[in-house]
Amino acid sequence: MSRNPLNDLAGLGDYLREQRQSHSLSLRQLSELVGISNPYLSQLERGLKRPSAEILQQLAKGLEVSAETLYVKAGILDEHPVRHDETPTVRDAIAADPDLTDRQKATLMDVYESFVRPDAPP
Amino acid sequence: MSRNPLNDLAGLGDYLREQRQSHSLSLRQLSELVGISNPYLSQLERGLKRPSAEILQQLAKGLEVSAETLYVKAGILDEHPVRHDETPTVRDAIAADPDLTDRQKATLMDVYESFVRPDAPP
DNA sequence: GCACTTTGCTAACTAGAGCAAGCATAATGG
DNA sequence: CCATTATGCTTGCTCTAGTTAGCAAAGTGC
Repeated sequence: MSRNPLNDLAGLGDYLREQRQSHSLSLRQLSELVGISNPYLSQLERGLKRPSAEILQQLAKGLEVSAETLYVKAGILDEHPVRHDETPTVRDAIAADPDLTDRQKATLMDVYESFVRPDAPP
Repeated sequence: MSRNPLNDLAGLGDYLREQRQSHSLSLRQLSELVGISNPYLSQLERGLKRPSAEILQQLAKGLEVSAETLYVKAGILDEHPVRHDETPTVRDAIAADPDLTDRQKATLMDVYESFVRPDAPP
């Protein structure tokens, strides 16, 4: 499902090892700090395994780097540093609004859709 | 962190289904759009499975929401006060939407106001 | 020399993500 | 009527993320 798993994994692994060593931590120290097993961390650093989002999050904390950095290194997030140019969509705002019931959200969304996609069925 | 996976999963699932339906997509349509199987998407929406980072990323793209939103819903990322810049209010989002005419904006805003302030005069 | 620790790594296993195939229901239309 | 299609869901399966137990090599100190 991933485009180039090996490339991304190698890049992430190298970065992880680099960061760990520059913090003067052993595999076991970091693994315990992060809450994963040391063999698994070893495998991550050598690009043999693909960490989940949770693990990446923990690693980011342990290494004091931003989670986004690791996501990019892992090839999960694209390079876009800040992405909100994507459109601060009306859809998002409606969905996120705590003052609306689900039905109201759906209704409002329908109205919006009918405006944006005039070719849609009525 | 993920002490209560079921809660988080349920929240993510509800959000996913809500978003999919407000886009008028069937399970199969979205699953194909996103590149996953439809039974799996069904299971995600019912909170039975925990999607990987890659899948979350694909879902975010398909549903046109930010990946961060899904990470938060999945309980992977914390609310992230750091770059929480601004809460995209519905009013702001409507006003900023380039696909809406001024009349449409006004109409949509009226509907929204009527929902939020039900005591307001008609 | 020998015990002890610390290093990274391998091996074997378990749990669960994600899949293909197929099912039941409701809607459309011939 | 029945045939077809689209809907969401269930059933089994494969594969891999992540584990525990243990290994060999490279320090330390007695």
